[in-house]
Amino acid sequence: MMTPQVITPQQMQQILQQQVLTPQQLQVLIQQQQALMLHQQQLQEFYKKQQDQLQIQLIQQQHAGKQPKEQQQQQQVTTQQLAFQQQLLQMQQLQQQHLMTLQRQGLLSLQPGQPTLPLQSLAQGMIPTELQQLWKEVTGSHTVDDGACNNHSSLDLSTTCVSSTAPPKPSLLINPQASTNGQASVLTPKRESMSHEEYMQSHPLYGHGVCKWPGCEAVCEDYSSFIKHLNSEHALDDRSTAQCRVQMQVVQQLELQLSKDKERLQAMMSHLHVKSTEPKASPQPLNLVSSVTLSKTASESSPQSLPHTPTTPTTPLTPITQGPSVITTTSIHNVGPIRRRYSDKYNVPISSDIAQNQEFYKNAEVRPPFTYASLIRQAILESPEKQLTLNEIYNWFTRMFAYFRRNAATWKNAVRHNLSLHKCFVRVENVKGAVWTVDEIEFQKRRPQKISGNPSLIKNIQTSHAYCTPLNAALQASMAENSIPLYTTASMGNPALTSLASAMREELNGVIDHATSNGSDSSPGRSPMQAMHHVHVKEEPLDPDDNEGPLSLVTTANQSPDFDPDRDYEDEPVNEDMD
DNA sequence: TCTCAGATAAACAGCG
DNA sequence: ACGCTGTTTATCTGAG
Repeated sequence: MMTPQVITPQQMQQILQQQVLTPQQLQVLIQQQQALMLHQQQLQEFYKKQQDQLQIQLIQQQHAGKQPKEQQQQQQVTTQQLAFQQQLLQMQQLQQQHLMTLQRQGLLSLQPGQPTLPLQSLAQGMIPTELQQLWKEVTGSHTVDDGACNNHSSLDLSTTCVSSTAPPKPSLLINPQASTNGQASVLTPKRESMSHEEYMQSHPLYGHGVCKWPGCEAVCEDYSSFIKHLNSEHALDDRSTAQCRVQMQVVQQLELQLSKDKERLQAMMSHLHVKSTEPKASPQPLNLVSSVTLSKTASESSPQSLPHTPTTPTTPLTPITQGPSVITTTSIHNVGPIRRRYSDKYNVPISSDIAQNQEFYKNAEVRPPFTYASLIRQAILESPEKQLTLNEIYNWFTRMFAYFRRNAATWKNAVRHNLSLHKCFVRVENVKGAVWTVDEIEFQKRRPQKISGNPSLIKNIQTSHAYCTPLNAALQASMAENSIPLYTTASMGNPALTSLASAMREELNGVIDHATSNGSDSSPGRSPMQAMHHVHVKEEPLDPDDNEGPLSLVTTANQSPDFDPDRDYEDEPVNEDMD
């Protein structure tokens, strides 16, 4: 089976010729990618801003009362900059109005940053003049119209947009055209016309102070500086055109993957005789359409092939990469290596990620972007008593992640391996057997090695877990604030999807006999800590300086236990492939 | 290129 | 004997 990462442009061309995507599919893909990019940038910017604010505060404190002259000079410069920026803004607005007029007249139809139409021609080897023309269109029209829908391209996708998402957040729905969808009321008109703030939020290459050009994450304080940055750093040159071409290919790969996954889903549905919910009828499973590979197709050839695209729409709401950008030229080349690892090192709080994307992970057979150790820890921390038996850990995996409902022998072995290997997992014997707990200190010890690039975050993580809690909260707040219709609304808010997923689950549950479960889950009657009478400390005991022993290891419960009371998967046999 | 961490596979032992 | 649990070793891979 051909894997996306080895697809050459020629192959892609062939595939594209064979598989004609519907406008809806295209739109879904584009939305996914855009939302993903946006969200990743939001997170990155969130981190950066926190850092910047800290640094600014520090600098201000240091310079307070020390060098008032410098401050005055700085203020002068700032004032000048503001005046200049205002001029730029005015120019920008004029340009924008002009372009809007053009678009109304039908002279401009291409979506900024989402060159859907020229995709194929590009893939088929766009000649420089074509690229230039495209580039002109892109750079020209990106000041026009944009927003969550981005559906005013030549492809009429407005229905897809409207139906596929719950009412988007204002930040994502701010263009005048979108108001025709009846969403204009969400806007808070600060100016008579579309305000600059609104407009700049809608720029596909600019989000929350960060340039979203693939591979670029330059911080632009405001929109005018972003425009300057765009014109200076991303002018029409070889590099930019190459990046544009890469972006095209990225989109195409996503399209290809989507179409294939859709085919799989169709085949699965027909195979499982699921009739009621026609997948393509549901207007949006933005997350599921692309990633619900409840079948085993993707991993048949290579079990690790699934997680190969952290930048694809299969990625749930929480971004995984913190790297250069959502989509970089390198990411293209890196797509697909087997055993791809990500996650922990990307500073994504696992609890918030899982919480945010719970339904996604439950239904989509996508490998969670966290290491086994992180997942095990999360499972244990989520438990009421911060302790789980091995079997309960297994159950948590299968309950929370569709991915772990397959290849049980593999990942269970990995779980056991991790439990034994990592000192952060402490086995505690109680009357009923052994349970596993987390040595949070040990766990945090190993993280600094993995986190690079953000000292403040490292510090956050190292200092105390409690310190992480507000960070998580702030992060989640930020995520909620900038919620994108990609996953949250499409999956969680989509009853059709939920019913589809649950229907399939029930179908599976009905078929599989619970009696074949691999163990008894005794979680309801978990024995209390007092019942423990023996603590098995691993070979390297904790340093006495590290204070508390294993029994006081887990002190934080920053996440609400989201155990499913129904415990759908608790006793569900892990449908291993080999059985 | 080297090192390290993680993933995976597998062998093995203890236990019920 | 069998399966589960837990440990350990080896190998491969990706990333820094």
